[in-house]
Amino acid sequence: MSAARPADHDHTHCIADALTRADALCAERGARLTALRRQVLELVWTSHRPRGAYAILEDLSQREGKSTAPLTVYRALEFLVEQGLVHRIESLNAYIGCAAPGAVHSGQFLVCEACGNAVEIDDPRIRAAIDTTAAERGFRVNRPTVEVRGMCTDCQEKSP
Amino acid sequence: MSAARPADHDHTHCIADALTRADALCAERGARLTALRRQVLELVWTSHRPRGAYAILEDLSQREGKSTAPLTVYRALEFLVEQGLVHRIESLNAYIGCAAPGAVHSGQFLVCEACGNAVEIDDPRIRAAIDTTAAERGFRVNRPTVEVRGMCTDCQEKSP
DNA sequence: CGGGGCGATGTTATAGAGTAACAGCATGTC
DNA sequence: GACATGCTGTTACTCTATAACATCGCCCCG
Repeated sequence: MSAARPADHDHTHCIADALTRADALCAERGARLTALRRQVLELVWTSHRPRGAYAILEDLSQREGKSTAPLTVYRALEFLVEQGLVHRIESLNAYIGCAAPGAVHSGQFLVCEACGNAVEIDDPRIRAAIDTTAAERGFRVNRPTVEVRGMCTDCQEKSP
Repeated sequence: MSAARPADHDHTHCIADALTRADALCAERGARLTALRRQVLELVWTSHRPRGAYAILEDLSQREGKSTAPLTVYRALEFLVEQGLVHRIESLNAYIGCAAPGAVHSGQFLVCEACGNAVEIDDPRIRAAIDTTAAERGFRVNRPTVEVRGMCTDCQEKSP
């Protein structure tokens, strides 16, 4: 997967793809992907590393040539998360573009502590195990969060 | 489990147990559970709801009769987390007492969005599923975090 | 075409979460 | 008793996030 090999891929494709899919999805749903929201989405996609809201805020301010308020970014992020275009990485207080918007989101991530990249996965076995144990305890699952900290393949090769 | 039935149990037992186990574990390890750290642990155990560092800070200041600095609490929490006596709930930026200190910690929680209680679980199937999918992708697992938002049994009964 | 309503954005202020750098104290060890 | 180490205190600061309220713009309906 390209996201796991940041050095090997043309990231402009990732960004363009994400924007195209977002346009299509929002049009389909009648959701308003405004210029501001679209720009924030683009800035979230700057890399495959989760980005903090204030990093996005800085970029946005620079682009606009005027200082923007945090709320502006947070509201855009809220919209994007609701639409499933962006995920929040809880353990980092940061945001990352969704790899497969429109599909079911289980919210599972492999977060490399060395390079900072986060790869979204959707492993049905993890989800099944969560559902099973929750059912056994009478707990109704709403939003399962799985964030696995560790080291990705590339970084393991680099550091023995 | 008592944690899932907060109304039914004498919580002073939970607190006393937690402190006793902490004393024993730290003595065994040669770790210094100072008066301050012990007090912070007690305040984390105020309930079965994850507590924010600043809530603990307020309580501590009140007890001491003087205002305490955030760092004081954070340092104590850091120690307690290292010793496995307290867990951090990433999705809430909050801390909760460990239900089974001394045992292996996989860091799995069922968090009720209605009452705020968080129950720690340690389901080997979830852990196995995570290990399997990580291995398949060549990802080395360091710290898996599983936080399932949803509704506990009690709250489901109360709200139809 | 005009008004009404609603959702999006702007503004200001504030709360909550966490860390850096440095000073001082206590506790055990030799 | 002197030292070393680790715990605690102090001050200041950064980052993350939200509240409350004003305004703008667009679409719909009459």
